[in-house]
Amino acid sequence: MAKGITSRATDYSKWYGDVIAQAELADYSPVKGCMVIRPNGYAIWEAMQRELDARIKATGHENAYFPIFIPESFLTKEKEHVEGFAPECAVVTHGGGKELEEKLYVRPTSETIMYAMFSQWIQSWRDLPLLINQWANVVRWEMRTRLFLRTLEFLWQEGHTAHETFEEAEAEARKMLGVYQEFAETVMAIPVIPGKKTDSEKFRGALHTYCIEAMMQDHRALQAGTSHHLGQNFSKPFDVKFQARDATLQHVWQTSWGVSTRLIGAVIMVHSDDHGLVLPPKLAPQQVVAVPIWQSEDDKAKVTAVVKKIEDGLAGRVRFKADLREQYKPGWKFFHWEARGVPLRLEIGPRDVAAGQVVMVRRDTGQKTTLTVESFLEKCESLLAEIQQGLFDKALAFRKKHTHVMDSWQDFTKLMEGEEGFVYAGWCGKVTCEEKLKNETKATIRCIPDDSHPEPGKCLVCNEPSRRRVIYARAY
RNA sequence: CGGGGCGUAGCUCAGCUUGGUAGAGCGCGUGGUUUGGGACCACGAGGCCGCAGGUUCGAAUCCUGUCGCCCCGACCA
Repeated sequence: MAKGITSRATDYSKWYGDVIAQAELADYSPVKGCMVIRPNGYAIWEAMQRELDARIKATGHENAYFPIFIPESFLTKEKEHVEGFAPECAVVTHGGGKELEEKLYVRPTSETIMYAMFSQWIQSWRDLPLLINQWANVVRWEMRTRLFLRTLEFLWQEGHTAHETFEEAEAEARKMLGVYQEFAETVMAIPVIPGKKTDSEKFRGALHTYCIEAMMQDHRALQAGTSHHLGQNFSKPFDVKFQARDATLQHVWQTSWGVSTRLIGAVIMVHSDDHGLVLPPKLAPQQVVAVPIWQSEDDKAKVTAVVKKIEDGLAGRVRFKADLREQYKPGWKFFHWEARGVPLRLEIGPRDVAAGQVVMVRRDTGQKTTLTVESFLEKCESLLAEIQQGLFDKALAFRKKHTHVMDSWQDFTKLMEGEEGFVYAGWCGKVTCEEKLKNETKATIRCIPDDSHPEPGKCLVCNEPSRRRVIYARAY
């Protein structure tokens, strides 16, 4: 068994930390609550950025960069927003050895500083829509942190747009949620449920919030992305106005949306196993690793020649690495690359060279296949695609298996005290029911799912009439 | 901020009860033999025992304080 990795069944939380440590994705930092993203982890983030950035640009958005410091007066302009964020902000009081006249908040998100600029940039309806995205770090002073899932500082992408009408902003918020869903499912191989947050779970300052929710292997929910329709809640205090087609002066309708390095945590918790990290090929820094095996110098020359041939054959198509280090034995390398989640491993020894073959091992299934070098070179990309799809299918089947349709409070509490899972059940719409639910079961309404057809029933908590089922679960 | 645990070599930990000046395994360096699922031998480097006081002839060990970290809860992407 894998050294240094606690099994999921023994201690899920310890397993999560062990996988990160063994794969060298991140380290705890000297600063409490912060993390260091190591090269292996950062390479995953870069792959995500590459894929998502292309999608953001393809939908007409442009990248820009705004300051990390926000004047205190900006943050306090939107009442609900400041109530939501002020308690968890880091504040700079001194600079250049002097106390500042106005405190500077380290951005917890950039709505305020961006919209102060938007108000200067927008004059006419011809300036709309304004479609901006930024890749940045943000800081939120969380009480309890976990690597990738919740740290004081994290990396993310935040899109901010301004539109002429409610309908346009609504369409934008919806569109970007769709982009997130497609990204999560095709790149990260994580099936997600798109839906809408209840008022108590929405972003402070938004009209309403859309989200995608994913199920982890401990059956808990993780919010994988959010998209907010901000209405005119920010354009009014920040005076973001434009002269409309009918010559009247109006406030813009806005959206904001983001995903963060938290998604790396999701990838780990959805796909990995007791041997360590399992990465979807599209995110893997190395998609194929070759481990050569030899005894004699003569073997060594022949084996390395085949490795070179494969390297050349894959160049420009597949991210390939040959592990030619001589201080480690093949067995050690097998475990090493397994813990790092490399999708495909090739074992190439004298026997294989003689037969013109390689031994190929899939990280996701452990399946070993012997095939000719030519055939491997030909099939490599389709195999990676197959693994990508296989991971998604597996995660989807897992989610379905642990998703239940329920009507009884007793059944629900029993499930939450045991194996947990996603539950489709009715909700009357009252906040008091959400609070009672949270206090008694630690579960929350994750979202009002898009796929939930109106279905008259009764509220899981109070038994009063409900018009549709929502998703209940415990969440990260 | 509550509850629980832990700070001794890069990592995992032993030593502490009953004070006598620091150990193991892994890892690391050098040389050699090895190489199809975590190789072996030899030699070697590496620690003011989290920090600060106190008790004592003498403290990793006893006492007081303090700081930090991890896990579980309340808040959150």
